[in-house]
Amino acid sequence: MDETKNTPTGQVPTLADVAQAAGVSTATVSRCLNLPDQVTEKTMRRVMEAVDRLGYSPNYSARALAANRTNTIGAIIPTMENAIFARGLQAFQEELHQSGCTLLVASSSYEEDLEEEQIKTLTARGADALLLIGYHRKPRVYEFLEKRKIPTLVAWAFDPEVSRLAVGFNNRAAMHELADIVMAAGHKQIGCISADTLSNDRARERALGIRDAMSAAGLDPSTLRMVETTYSIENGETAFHELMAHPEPPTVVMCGNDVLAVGALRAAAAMNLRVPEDVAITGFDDIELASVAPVPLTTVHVPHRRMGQFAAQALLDELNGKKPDSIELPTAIYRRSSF
Amino acid sequence: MDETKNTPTGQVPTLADVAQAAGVSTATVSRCLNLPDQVTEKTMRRVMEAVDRLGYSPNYSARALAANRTNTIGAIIPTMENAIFARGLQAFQEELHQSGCTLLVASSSYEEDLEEEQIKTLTARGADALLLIGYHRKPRVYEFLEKRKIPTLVAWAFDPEVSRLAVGFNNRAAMHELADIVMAAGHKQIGCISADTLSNDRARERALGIRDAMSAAGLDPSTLRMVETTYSIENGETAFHELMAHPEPPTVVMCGNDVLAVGALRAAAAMNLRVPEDVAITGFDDIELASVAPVPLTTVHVPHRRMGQFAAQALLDELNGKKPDSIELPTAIYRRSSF
DNA sequence: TTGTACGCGTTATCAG
DNA sequence: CTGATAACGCGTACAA
Repeated sequence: MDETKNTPTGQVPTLADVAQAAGVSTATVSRCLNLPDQVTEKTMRRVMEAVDRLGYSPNYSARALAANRTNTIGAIIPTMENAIFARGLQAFQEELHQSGCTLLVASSSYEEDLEEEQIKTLTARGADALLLIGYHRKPRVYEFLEKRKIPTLVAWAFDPEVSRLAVGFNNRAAMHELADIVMAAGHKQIGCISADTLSNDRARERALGIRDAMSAAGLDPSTLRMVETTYSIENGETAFHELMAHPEPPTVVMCGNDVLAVGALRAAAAMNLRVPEDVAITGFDDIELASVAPVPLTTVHVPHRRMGQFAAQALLDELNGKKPDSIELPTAIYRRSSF
Repeated sequence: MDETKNTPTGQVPTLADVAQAAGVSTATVSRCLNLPDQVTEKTMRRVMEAVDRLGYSPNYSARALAANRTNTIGAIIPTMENAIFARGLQAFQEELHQSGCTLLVASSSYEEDLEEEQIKTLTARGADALLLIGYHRKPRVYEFLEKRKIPTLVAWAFDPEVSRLAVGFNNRAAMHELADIVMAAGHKQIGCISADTLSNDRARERALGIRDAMSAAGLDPSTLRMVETTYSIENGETAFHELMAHPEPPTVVMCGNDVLAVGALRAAAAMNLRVPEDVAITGFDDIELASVAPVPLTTVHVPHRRMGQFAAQALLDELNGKKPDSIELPTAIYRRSSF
């Protein structure tokens, strides 16, 4: 007989086991764990001793059911394979962990319908709050979230016109700023390789930023030559070839993200084009790839980690009734060699 | 009065609400959702109609409590900022999603104690199974997992000597193979930049692989000059400088991963050393960085995505009582320019 | 095939 | 400060 453990079976100990072992009620044990200062120091000691001895740890499903709170926060991102999301999510998770919250992750693969499904799944799983990327989604999705009263935060984008809680940056303004510099250097034929602008509002805003700058500089924005493609180095290469096949090829190719830009870089090398002498190339995001690339990329630096941290804080505040404000994070142009 | 919805309040509808709306018992509704073929097609229709009408979705906490299964699988990785884990985890999540499982993510920051804490957290949260990276952890952790009967899988490593369920590759053998080729090219002074070998068994095995090869080639493994440092390009640079400061510097620097190797590459460039003429450099993992680097890296390719997929399958099988086998994935040497 | 009723492990209310 | 005890929403024997 093992006298050191009085859980009858080899089962996982429950609150009741601890209560019995400590000679108190389950209510008291629960209080020791959740409201430590409503309990005598003496009973606290007795209870904690029993907790340790039995190796008790609370069943979160039961707790969630009773308290109607899971201490779990969901994040739905396009894909973790994109370093910007991996990095931000890592910071997000670390921050949550400090507050005893756990992260539930789902990915949308940049597909609107899949995102909607994942939102339903994560809320059904009891996520107390949700981190979503960008603003773009069907109204019915927002309605669902509101009806369910799930605190939701939009990250990786910040639109001053929208009142929704967000922690991000102004994609349009950032790209506008970069385009200003590009045009100040005399470029007039501008090409753009972008992610899909239909369902990806960050991509859309970035492209608009270029057009804004063109207009401001007295150029016709409709002369912007755009190729849309999905996220990969190879697709960046293909798009670059397409752009340069034009009789009057662009003198600068502004890419919607660093990965596409690296593809462009590679294609340029294959075509024996010097960068930036023959054609300039710019990126966006400033992931590691940007600085390591054969021709270090001029790009827009985005503070992904801080974004993740702030997003976690905001959501946590919201859950504690603190009414957080949206946060616009600054971006910065990192001028390297590709332009 | 809203006749289309008979949930009394604006609350989230429950099984009971659906049952009432469909004029059946809660048991029947539950069956419709979980055991569809134990129910008449007619009642099924009635019930599903009510489900749709009320917008019902099950409360997973309650379900978990009652069924003692959460359909949630936990993964604890060092960090998502490391592309190898981000990629594998993405594939892992996609695979889980296909089977209706959700992913709970926690990170250990390469810290053994933090990993232990996260294991406790995720099991308390009711993870049905766990994905862990590498074999190295305290015996008490494995004991805990066994006592709790949590199916656990080790990934990113495969040791034929250990019977534990694993989906990974033989780090030691892979590095051995690369070292063989390096030495066949005549290198005798070998340097190594490695991650911490104390608590990181993948790093340890890779270093051992080099030593194995040295012994096999008649070289004294104790002449291997090792520098251990943590994961970052900057640390790779520092370590490279350290290695090359030696009076008889190595002619080849074998790095434990691509990120450190890129750091070495950068340091070499800063020292005006040509790669591979003056000093050869190798990596491990074959992340994007490896092929994009100024001097494309010779490295060991690892099928990270497939590893994630297979890991998910194995864990899912285990949960369904299918007794999966461990899987050793092949790696391949990708010979590029850095050696 | 369907319904009844109990139990899952906690939290929280209300007396004591 | 502490102890009963009723929810919480669902799964599942067992009975019909």
